[in-house]
Amino acid sequence: MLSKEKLSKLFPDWEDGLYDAILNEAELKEAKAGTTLLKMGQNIKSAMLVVEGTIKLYQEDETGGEYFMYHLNPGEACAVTLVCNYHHEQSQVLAKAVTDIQYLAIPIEFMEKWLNEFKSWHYFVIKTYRSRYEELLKTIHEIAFKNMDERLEFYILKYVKQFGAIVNLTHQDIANDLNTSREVISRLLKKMEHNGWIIMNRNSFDWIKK
Amino acid sequence: MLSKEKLSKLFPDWEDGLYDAILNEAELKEAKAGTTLLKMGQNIKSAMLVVEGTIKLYQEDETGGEYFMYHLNPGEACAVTLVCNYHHEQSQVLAKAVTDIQYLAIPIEFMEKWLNEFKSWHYFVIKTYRSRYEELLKTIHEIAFKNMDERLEFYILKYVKQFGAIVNLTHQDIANDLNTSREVISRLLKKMEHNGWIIMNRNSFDWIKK
DNA sequence: GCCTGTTTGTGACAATTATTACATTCCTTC
DNA sequence: GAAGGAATGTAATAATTGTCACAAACAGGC
Repeated sequence: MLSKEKLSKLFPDWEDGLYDAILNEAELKEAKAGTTLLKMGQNIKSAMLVVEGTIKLYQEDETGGEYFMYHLNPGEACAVTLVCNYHHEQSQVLAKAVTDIQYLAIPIEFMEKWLNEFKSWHYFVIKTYRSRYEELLKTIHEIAFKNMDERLEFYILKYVKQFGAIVNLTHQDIANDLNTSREVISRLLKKMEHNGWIIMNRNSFDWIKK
Repeated sequence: MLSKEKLSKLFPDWEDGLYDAILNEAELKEAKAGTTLLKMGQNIKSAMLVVEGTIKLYQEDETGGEYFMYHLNPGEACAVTLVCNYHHEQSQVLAKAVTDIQYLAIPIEFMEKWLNEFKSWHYFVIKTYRSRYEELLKTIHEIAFKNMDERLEFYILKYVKQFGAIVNLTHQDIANDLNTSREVISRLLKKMEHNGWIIMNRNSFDWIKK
C-alpha cells in the first residue's frame, strides 16, 4: 500500500484527514501499458487518481475513431470520474494507460461525502476540472482552426514535452490519435524531415526543430 | 436591484447567506444583443452569472476566426470567470450576448472567499465546471469526427432547442460560428431544403425535419 | 417606383484530406 | 539467409472544403 508520505508528495495540498480517508477507502490498482481503463458509455464506479505512469484521454467515436485530448500524470485525477451525483454517470471519454501505471480507485459513493468533509478535496476537484477544461479548449482550438500539418506538430510537441525528443510512435499510432489515415501522417512527416524538423527512424523519429 | 426571491428562483440550491453576499457584492449589469462580453486574452476581473437572456461562448482564433461552443442561460455561470487564484487570469474564450441580457458581475476577490464560506457556492462552481466540460466534449466530438453537413445539423439543432424552429440567422452568421465560408453553408442548406428538412426564407429558415 | 446595400445562388477552380492499391524496406524468427 | 510480418513510401484518384467571381433577389429608405 501507499505511504502517507508518498501520497502527500503526489497531492501536496490536502488536509491530514483526507490522506487517511484515501488510505482507508481507496484501492491501489495497477495496469499494464496499453490497457483501456475507461470506455465511452461505460458506467463510472470509481474515481481515478494517477500515482505512477501516464494515461491518455481520448474522445471516442461510435464507429471506432479516436481523438487524443490530453495526458494525465501522477498527482492528477481523471475529471470525468470525479462525479458528485452518483446516479449511473456514464463516461464521456476513453482512457488508456500509455505506460505501466498505478492508480488509486475510490468508490464513487465517497465523492459526495468527501466534498462535505474535506475542504481540500473540494479544491482538488475544482482545480482538476479547471485544468481539464483548459486542455479541452486547447484541443478545440487545434481542431477547429488548424490544418493537419499544424495539428501534427502540436501533437508531437505534446509527446516531446511528456516523454522527450525521441518519439517512439509509428505513423499508424499517430494517425489513430489524430483520427486520420497513416498515409497522411507519413506524407506530413516526410515534409518535416525535408524541413529539418525531425530525423526519421523505423518505429521512431527524433524531434530536432529549433 | 434583484430581489432575493428572483435570485433564489434562478439559483435554487444556494444557502441563505450566499444570496445576501451576492446582493451585497455583485453588480447587476446589462448588455445589448451583440455585445462582446469577454475576449480571448482579456484579463478577468469579475465572474459572470446570467440573470436574463442568452450568451454564446466561442473559441477564438488569433486570425479572427471563431468557433461556437455552447449557450449560457439564466441560472448558469461562465466557467472561465469562476477563477480561484486571482493572479491575472486570462480569458480563454470569447463571450457574446445573443439577446439583450442581464448578468451579475462579481469581483473575483470574492471567488476564493466564498469557496471558504459557502458550501453551496462550492457545489455551484463544481456543477458549472462539470457541465461546461461536457459541452466541450460534445463540441470536440463534432469537430473531430463529423463533416460539415452533420456539424451544421448539430448547430441548427442547438439553435432550435434554444430559440425554437424558426432560425433567424443568415448563412453568413452560421458560417462565422462554424469557422467556414458562407458559400459552404448556402450549399448545405440548399441540400437540406431538397431533403425537406428546412423551408428557406430571407434572413431565416424553418427547421421542419421529422 | 428607384437606388443601394445586404443576402443568397451558382459555377469554376484550388487546396486539403481520404481512400485505394501496391511496392519497398526493415526486423524477427526459424 | 529465407520467410513473413510490420512499417513505410508513393502515386493515382475521390471527396470534401475553401476561395473567387459574379449574378440575382430582396428589403428599406428616399
